[in-house]
Amino acid sequence: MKLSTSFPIQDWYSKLQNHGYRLTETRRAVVETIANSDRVLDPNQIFAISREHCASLGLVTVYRTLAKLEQLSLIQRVHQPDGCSAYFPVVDGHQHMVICQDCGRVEYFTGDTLESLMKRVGMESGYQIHDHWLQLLGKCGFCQENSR
Amino acid sequence: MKLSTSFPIQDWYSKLQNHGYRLTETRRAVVETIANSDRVLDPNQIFAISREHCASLGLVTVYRTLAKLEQLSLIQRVHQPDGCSAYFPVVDGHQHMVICQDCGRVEYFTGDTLESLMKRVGMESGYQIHDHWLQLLGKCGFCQENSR
DNA sequence: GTGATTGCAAAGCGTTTGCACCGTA
DNA sequence: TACGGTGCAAACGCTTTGCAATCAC
Repeated sequence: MKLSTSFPIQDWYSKLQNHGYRLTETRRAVVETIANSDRVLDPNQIFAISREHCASLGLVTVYRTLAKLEQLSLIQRVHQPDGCSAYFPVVDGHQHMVICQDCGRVEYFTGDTLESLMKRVGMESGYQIHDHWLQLLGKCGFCQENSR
Repeated sequence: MKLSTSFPIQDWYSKLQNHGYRLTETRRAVVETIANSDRVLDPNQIFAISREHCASLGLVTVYRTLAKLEQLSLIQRVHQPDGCSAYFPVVDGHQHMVICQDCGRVEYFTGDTLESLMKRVGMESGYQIHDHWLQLLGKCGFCQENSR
């Protein structure tokens, strides 16, 4: 399984510019923080990390940048038992996630078997299925090691 | 597929009493509202509906009752794209949900194929999988009909 | 230069807490 | 009677908005 590491930041910048958004120092700091993270981050964490590279950054800018990135489908909100304000980059092909509940690390996996299941449920329930979420919660290898 | 309708309220009352909680008029109103609903409801909706049967009810009591019911695993928080503050009764056997994004109606289905998938992902990623969420989002038969 | 972007302060919103009174068991 | 439950008002934390100054293009 491929480790989720960094995403091509240049693509993020291009997409932002193609939509009329400007590349400022503060925005770069926020984008880099998220794109380079291998774990889910909430606004405050993003703020704290980004601020190390751009001292003048305000929390408000983090929120505004998150809104733009989400709108461009570069990031997605991640739902967890203790809240749903964390974010993580979107990968192509709409794969599914395993999230470490200790450190927030994320891995992706494919769920080929889901297609038939969704079709079956749609038939039996009479619902038109628009979207689906499959998410596994657990403890990653590093955190298993650390808690010994 | 079985339509999710009402849940045996007496069981809810028993469980509350067995845990040292008292049955007041306000609490009954809140419990009945949730147990009799076939769709997800947020605190304000629960408040509005329950208040019809108990005019003195305050929103604070709704929150406090929700906390107790969730702690007793009688209800669960439901996560949706536009927020995660809605609740729905828990059914035995940890089945999965299809939620109508128009009206909030819920149907349950079983996901037998998931066991092997989770085992596979656990092996390949090195994660200890503790929990999983599978949730389908769509439009129920009633809402399809109404939007014609 | 134009218009997007910024930080600050303030407003907004959903949720929780402190408290004195009330009601169940 | 004892103690859990209640509503109200206030506090709280997270998120959004108004505004004048700033900066990318």
